[in-house]
Amino acid sequence: MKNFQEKISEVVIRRLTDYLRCLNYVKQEGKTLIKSSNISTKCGLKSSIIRKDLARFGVYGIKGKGYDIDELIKQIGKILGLDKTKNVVLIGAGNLGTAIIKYPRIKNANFNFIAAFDNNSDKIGKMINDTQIYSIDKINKFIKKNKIEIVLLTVPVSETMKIVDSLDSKFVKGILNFTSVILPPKKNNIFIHNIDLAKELEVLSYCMKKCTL
Amino acid sequence: MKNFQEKISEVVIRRLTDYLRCLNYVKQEGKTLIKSSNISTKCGLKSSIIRKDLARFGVYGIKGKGYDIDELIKQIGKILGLDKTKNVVLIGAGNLGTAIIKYPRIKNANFNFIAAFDNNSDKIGKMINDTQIYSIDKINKFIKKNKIEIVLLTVPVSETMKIVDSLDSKFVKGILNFTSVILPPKKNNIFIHNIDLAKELEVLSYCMKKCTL
DNA sequence: TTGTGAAAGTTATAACTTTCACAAGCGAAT
DNA sequence: ATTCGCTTGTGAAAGTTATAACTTTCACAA
Repeated sequence: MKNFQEKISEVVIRRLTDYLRCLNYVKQEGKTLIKSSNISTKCGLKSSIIRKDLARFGVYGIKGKGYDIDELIKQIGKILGLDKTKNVVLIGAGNLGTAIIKYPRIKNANFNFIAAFDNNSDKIGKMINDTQIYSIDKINKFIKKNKIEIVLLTVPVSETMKIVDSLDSKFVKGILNFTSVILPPKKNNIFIHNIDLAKELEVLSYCMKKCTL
Repeated sequence: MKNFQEKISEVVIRRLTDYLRCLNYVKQEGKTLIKSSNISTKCGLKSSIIRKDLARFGVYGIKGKGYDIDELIKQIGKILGLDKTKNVVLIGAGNLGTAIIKYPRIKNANFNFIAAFDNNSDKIGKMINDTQIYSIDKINKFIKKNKIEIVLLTVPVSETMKIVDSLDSKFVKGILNFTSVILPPKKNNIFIHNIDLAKELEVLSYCMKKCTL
C-alpha cells in the first residue's frame, strides 16, 4: 500500500465503505478471490472506477484472476483507520442509540461502545448488549478518566446543544451527531459529522419523483 | 422555478436537503430572509455554490437582502418531491424502525407511516406514535389494498432477503433498506436505496485518522 | 515452453463541479 | 433622486471525477 497521504474526497471514502461491506459479505460465502466486476454489480458501480480506486491506494490484485478478499479487507480497513479499536460513548440510550449499538456491522468498524449515558432513571444501570448505561451527570468525569475521543449523540433535539457545549474538547475529538440539530462541521476543534435520517427519505423522494416523470 | 428537468446528481440533491434542514431551523427562529453566507456557515459550504445551486433551479433571491425563507422551503420541497404526501409502511418495528417513525424531521418530508409490520406477537396491535403495528403475514394484502409504493426495511439481516423477494413489484416502487444486507440498486423495477449506519462511523473513523496524521 | 483468455492496471479524455471575481440590482438613508 | 452598502447572479477558469479504451500481466493448459 502506498504510504504517502494524498487528499481523498468523501465520495471515495464512501465507496471504500461500500467495497468493504460487499467484501465481508462475499467472504462469508467462503470465497477467497473477487473480481472488480463482481463488486461492481453488487455495489451498483462501474468496475473501472473500482479498479481505479484500489490502484490509487496501491492495493493490487492478480491479473486475470481478481483480488484477494482478505487482503483487500485488511488494506481498506487500514485506509479507513478501522485497524485500531476506538473507544466511544453513546449519549442518549433511546431507540436510535440502542439500534446503533446493536447494529450488526459496527463491531467490524472496530468501534467499542464502552459506556452509554441517559437521564432516564429507568434506564440507568441497565445494559444494551455489553454496554452499561450510566447517568448523564457522570459523563464528563467518565470522558476524562477514560480519555474518550468519540461521542455518538442520539438525544432529543432539546438536549443537544446543552450536551455539545458541555463536552470537554481536551478529550473529545469527534462527534457523530444523529440528532436533527444542525451543528457546524467543526466546533472547539471537535470534528462533527452530522447524520440526518430524514435526508435519506428525502433523497428517495427525489428519486421516486424523477422516475415517474 | 425552471420547469425542464435536467439531470441532477445525488451530491446536489444531498446539498438541497441540507439547505432545507437549515432553512427550517432558521425559520423557527422567526426569520423571514436568509443570506447565502448564512446557509454557508451553517452547512459548511461555500456561499457561491449555494447561490449556484439555487439559480440552477431558477430559485432567486433579492439582491442586497437574501432569500425568502418560506419561498425557498417551498421550492426545494417541490424539487425533491416533498410537496406530495407519500404513504409508506415500515417493516420491522424494532428499535431502529421505532426511532425512524419518531424522528423529528420525517413528517416534514411528507412521509406518512400508515402501518408497521412485525412478527413479534408482543408488538402486534401496539402503536408507534400514530402508526399501528400489524402481523407481518398481512403485509402483501395491505400493500395491495392501500397501493403502497414505498417500504422502509428495518428487519434483522436474516429476514431481509425473504421479505424483499416477497414484495409485490406491481405496487412497491421504492425500498429504503436500513438493514446491513447489500441489495442491488434496482430489483424487479423496484428502486432500492441502501443505508448503512456503520458507514457513517467508518467515514468518521477515516476523518479522525486523517486529522492525527 | 508457449499460447490463450481473462481481468487487472493505465492513460487520455470527456463530463461535471467548484471556485473566483465582479457586474448588476435592490433597498435604505440622506 | 442619488448614493452607498450589501448580497445576489453569472461567466469563465480551475479543479475534480468518471468513463471508455487500451495495454499489461498472470495462471493455466496444451
